[in-house]
Amino acid sequence: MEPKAKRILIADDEPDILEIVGYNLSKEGYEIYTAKDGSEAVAQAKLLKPDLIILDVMMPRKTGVEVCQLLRSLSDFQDTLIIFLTAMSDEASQIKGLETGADDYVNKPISPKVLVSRVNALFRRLNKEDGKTVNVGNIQIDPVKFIVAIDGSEVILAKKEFELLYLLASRPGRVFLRNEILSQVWGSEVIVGDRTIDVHIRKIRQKLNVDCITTVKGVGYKFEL
Amino acid sequence: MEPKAKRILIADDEPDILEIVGYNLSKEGYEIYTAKDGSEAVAQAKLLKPDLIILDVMMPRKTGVEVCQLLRSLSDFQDTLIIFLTAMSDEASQIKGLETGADDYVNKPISPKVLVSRVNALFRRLNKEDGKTVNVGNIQIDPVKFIVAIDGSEVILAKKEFELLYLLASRPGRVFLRNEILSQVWGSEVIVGDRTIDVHIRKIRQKLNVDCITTVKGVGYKFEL
DNA sequence: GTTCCATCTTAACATTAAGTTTACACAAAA
DNA sequence: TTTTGTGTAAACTTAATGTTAAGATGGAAC
Repeated sequence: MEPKAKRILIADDEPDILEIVGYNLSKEGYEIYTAKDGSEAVAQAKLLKPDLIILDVMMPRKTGVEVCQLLRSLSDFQDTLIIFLTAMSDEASQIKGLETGADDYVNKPISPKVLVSRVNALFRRLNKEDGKTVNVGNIQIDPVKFIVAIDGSEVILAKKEFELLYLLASRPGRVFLRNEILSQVWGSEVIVGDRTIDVHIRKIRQKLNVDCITTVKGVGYKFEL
Repeated sequence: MEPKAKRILIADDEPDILEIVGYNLSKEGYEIYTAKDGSEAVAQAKLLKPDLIILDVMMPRKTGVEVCQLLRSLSDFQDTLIIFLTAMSDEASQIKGLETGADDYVNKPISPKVLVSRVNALFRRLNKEDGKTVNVGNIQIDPVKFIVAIDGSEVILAKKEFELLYLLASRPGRVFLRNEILSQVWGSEVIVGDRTIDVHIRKIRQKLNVDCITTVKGVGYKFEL
């Protein structure tokens, strides 16, 4: 029934926190690993490939944010869940955390109950195969928040534009035929004219203002930085 | 993996039903207990304090309705979830069931899939009520006191308005699809018209008088300052 | 029971944004 | 040069949401 115990890596410089959080999560059946600073967290993460990483924002030798950015730039950690522990309860830092590619954040002081339920919720969401955030270079595409961010600054795309970009960006470098795009984004029954795709591509290019969609004449389009 | 396995008591006089329902729910990670008539159900309930009780309406030695009424009169069972299984699909009996204090009902013949999803939905709804105050920017939402405050000054919202706002604000930035909103706020069984959500959104915007709910056309709404 | 009141829902219509098509420009290949 | 495929702006169409007001419902006060 239990697929296999999920691995959780917890990084915090306060031993008390490691212990209490670790205890509560292992009680839930998770496999717990710990790290006491940012560098150790990165090393452990690479070694263990955990399913979820809980990062304190304020840590010696790399902050949680730095760890997160570093890991997210590696292909192995695109899908790894990341939760920030933060003492800063103000919105600015919360948003910054999530923009960095975290999946959730929990404010200190920590209630073990809250943290556990957030962790469970994240795994539940994952199982539902919710759309995953796509991270390519300095572009981040978050289907949960319906946001595209370039270097942290948001760009607002309409639904079709977003879906189209998400499709292309989900497999960078791969060329998508016009047919494929149509059936994926518009649905196989819908019939639209030839220029419709072009127009949407143009709008994305315009809004992103970054040269990331390449035309492959006679074939289709691909996402590429 | 779940906080702790939820206990479910199933009461039905048909062994087949007990078995198939029990099997499907235990597969979901619930702890299953069974009773084969009304009196046994009451006894088991008092003993086990289950989180959810599934009651067949037609049972020997106390009908499901009687069991429900009896338990609801005890302080220990105010918060226990109760689902009726009923062969009577007519509206009258359904309404009567809910008035008695049941949280949901499922018509026979039972589709295990439907039942499981109803059960999950109920627990989800319950978890939502683990009521933690949401604090975003200058807005404070307290689900226990049922109060919304902006910069300390209270705003009075009606129930649905409150639940809707609470849902959105509990995950700032995340887009909630209309479907999600419906099933979380209205419940998965209820069917309401298309404009209902909009109207409630409008009222919230009006009352809060703060631009914090963003429309994502074709997708849903999100809370954002 | 009747009245009153707030909430919730619906219906009808207005408004806006999104999506599509048109028409033509342009560029590269044949 | 002609052909083919794509880029682009603007006009147009459609779909989604906003808005208002009018029932429906149910509980509380009288």
